[in-house]
Amino acid sequence: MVVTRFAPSPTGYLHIGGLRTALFSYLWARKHNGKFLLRIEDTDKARNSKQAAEAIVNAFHWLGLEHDGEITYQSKRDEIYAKYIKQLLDEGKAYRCYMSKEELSELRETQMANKQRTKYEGKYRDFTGTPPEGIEPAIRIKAPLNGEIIVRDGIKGNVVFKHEDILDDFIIARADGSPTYNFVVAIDDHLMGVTEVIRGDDHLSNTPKQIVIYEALGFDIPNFYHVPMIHNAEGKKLSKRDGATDVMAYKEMGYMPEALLNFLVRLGWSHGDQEIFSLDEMRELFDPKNINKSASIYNTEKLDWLNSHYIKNTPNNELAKLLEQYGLLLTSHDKKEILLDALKERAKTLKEMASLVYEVISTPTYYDQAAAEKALKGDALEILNIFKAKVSAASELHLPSDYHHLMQEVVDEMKIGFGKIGQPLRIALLGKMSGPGLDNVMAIIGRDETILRIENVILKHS
RNA sequence: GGCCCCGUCGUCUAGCGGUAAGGAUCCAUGGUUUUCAUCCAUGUUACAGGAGUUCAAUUCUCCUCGGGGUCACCA
Repeated sequence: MVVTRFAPSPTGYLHIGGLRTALFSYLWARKHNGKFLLRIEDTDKARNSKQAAEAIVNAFHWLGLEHDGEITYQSKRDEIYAKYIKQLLDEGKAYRCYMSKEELSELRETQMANKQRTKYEGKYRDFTGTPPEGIEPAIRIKAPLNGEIIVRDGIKGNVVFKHEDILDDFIIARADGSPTYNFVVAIDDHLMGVTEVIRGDDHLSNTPKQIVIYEALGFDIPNFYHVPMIHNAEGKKLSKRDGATDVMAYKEMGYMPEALLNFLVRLGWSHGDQEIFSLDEMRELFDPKNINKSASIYNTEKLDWLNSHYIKNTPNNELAKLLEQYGLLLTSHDKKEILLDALKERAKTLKEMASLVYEVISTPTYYDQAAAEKALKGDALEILNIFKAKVSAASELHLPSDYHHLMQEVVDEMKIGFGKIGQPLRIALLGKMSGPGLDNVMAIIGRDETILRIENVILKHS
């Protein structure tokens, strides 16, 4: 059984980079009918883990990703970690170190000054004497002194670390007894039955340490996949400073979950030339072996394109529901279909679409000065008057084609081009020169509102 | 600085010894549209550099350069 996990430290919300590794983990588990677990790494007690977990689950829910089983909180697993620390101590695989923080940082500084690598020299590794008074010891793992550790990574290949280069007897439990990151990760991944560790490649250099723990405890080593970072435009690791990294901010900005997931799955991963992936297709086709080795730069141009693609392909009743978050209650609007059909081709985001809807359904209060002057020149007002009369007199006015026929009649009778009526009418109806087809607009707002808007512009400009 | 990872159009990527280096996005131009957008068509732009190996390197090896990550009693 394939078991993956997403193990964020609680920073308060789910960000884009985290979401992508979560997505990869989720897809790989689902593809194999395995499990996708969620673990909150909240060993830092100062932070509020409750909120963070909620934010993450909310975001997952919005996106349609569901984790399996209960959420694991590291903060609630102290006894478990304590048990393994005791075991390692008893087996002589770990030991108490009485060096104080001050001593340690002093050592580090001298090493840095001498351009040596910073390293704990194992002062208490084989200590048997009487421990110094008044110092609570930290617990260190007895790491192997020489040889090498090979991280067999599904993306990077085999990465070799020499013990002498990177390893020392690192601390697995602090003086206050609380366990440290690299220790608990190894314990939890093992205990949770995680078989595939998919995470950011900033963790690659942690992996040998975790392997040391695995080996000390006799655990099976999982498969690792270290996915490259997402960088900002400056080429640096994406961080909170880089604007919209909160996943839920994308909901407010009017992005659809399908678009965001599609965008993220294609960032660093590909399947030939395919660009559009439904969640089902992702589940079927995703394979971490096709993840790129290099970091990718976060650039939302493609997200916009995907978003407009998904907006165009979303049924109107669903769009109407999605637009409710912008205060638009369209579900029972009688011209909903015409309205949404006319606007879904023109919006990059739902938010933008909402404002386009408002532009159509609201009587204009502002007229683009330059455009109005140009469009209302000559006999434009007279043409509008004639058209208005036809609208008032028409017996049956419902569909865009009904209005189109009236426009056509004016054009034919007055022997003018379509633009002669189109331009002034556009100003009257929308107050500016751009926008959806006029026949659609009139069908949506109806006869009375059409007449009102024409009268308004005539009043204002005669 | 030590260690590790990475390097194909601006961006996301395909490529897996022999290709006119493909797609997408962006941008530009043209067509469609009474306008704008959509849509369609066309176009500009890339193998970081240098040595090898080979009949043949974007592809394999090494070096250089460039970028990134990581080195805590943080996670």
